[in-house]
Amino acid sequence: MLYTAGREISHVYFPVSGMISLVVKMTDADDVEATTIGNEGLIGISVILGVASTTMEALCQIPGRALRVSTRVVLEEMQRTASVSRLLLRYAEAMMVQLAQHAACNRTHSIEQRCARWLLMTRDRVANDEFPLTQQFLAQMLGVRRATVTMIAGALQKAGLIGYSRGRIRIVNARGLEGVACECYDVVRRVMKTVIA
Amino acid sequence: MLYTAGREISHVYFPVSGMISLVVKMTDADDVEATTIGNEGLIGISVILGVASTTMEALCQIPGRALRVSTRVVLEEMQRTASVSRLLLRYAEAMMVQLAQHAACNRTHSIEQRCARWLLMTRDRVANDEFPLTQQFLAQMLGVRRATVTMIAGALQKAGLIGYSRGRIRIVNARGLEGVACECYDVVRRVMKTVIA
DNA sequence: CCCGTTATGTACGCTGGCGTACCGACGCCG
DNA sequence: CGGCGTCGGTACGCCAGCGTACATAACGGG
Repeated sequence: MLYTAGREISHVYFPVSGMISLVVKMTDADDVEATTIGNEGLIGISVILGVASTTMEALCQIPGRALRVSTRVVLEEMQRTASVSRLLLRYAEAMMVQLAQHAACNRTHSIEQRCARWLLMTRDRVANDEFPLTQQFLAQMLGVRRATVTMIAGALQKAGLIGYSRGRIRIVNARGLEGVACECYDVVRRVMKTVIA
Repeated sequence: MLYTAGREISHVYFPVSGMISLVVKMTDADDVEATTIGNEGLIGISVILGVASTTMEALCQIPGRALRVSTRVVLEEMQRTASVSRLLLRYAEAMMVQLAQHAACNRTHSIEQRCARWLLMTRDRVANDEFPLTQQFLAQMLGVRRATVTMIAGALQKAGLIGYSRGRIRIVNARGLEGVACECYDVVRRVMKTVIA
């Protein structure tokens, strides 16, 4: 766990590999993943926007490495270099679009679609077709029952799109998986590209 | 309609009264409301973050007045006055939290909870216990069937929490409604207060 | 005052996903 | 090699909310 909800942020993290989730804590329900971040982004966007604490939790989901920069240094660098500041703010914008899309996605798309999307995004984040992931875990990320994940994963495997066994998953046919996933995958990817290109 | 998805943003709007929705356009489903904005906020946050166009639609839902400032002037003012810049960026942070909470809310809370929340938020936005709103309309905002809204509204009315007739709704017992609403109402309100206070 | 229009109420069958529970299979470690 | 913990598969009953359709009620213009 990198950030606990409500705590001060002392460092900003720039993931190099692995994947981190931003999680919204709920008191009246299970926690929900708001978005995931990989080597394309950073953890601690609040700092960039001038707020020193976070309301969300940041959890490392797939182990990896990250650059860890102190809040003070980040802010100083933003002051000093306009292009840095500009880029970080544009990333904040991309993040907002991503969150909004996620909200819409949660409202309208089936679990199968969202599951496929999650797998594709994670693949991009870790830049690898194979990564450690149990169904139990994926269920938590999607906010659904493990049993539901089992059924969907079984279907995807039967269709030859993915393979998995005992906590390791492998994307076999990414193209096919895109067909199953909702449009949100594409939308978010495109925004990321255009906004922080 | 203030903004169309993908278009350039020429002006930023600061609502004084009324309410505006940010809407995510979906090609494979109905559009979904990502959040609402009233006199506490502004439309065109992308501009503040240095991106000239928007991916979302901004729709005026409850008529009202707003201050309309050209993009150029906003950017110049941010350059000139650090405190303005600081405030606007903090508002962007609040917005992000709100969007994330909305995503989580869509995933976990019942329609009745979200409906109550929406009514309370709208009441705050328009600063009035009564406002124009048909069930058809509310259904679209929540992304559900009108029939479902009818049932819920009927229950809330029977419980003496709201009153309505032919397109006008009135919040009778806000406290009681808070009891029905999910925690997201409080969470978002508190964040708004602390972040942009 | 009547009629069309808009807003609300109600019904019926359906299904995606839930909660729970139990079982088999694999793999690691003693 | 045997036992236990982790992981995945399957079943059953349940219900919130959906799609659709039709019925009533208020309002507003001619």
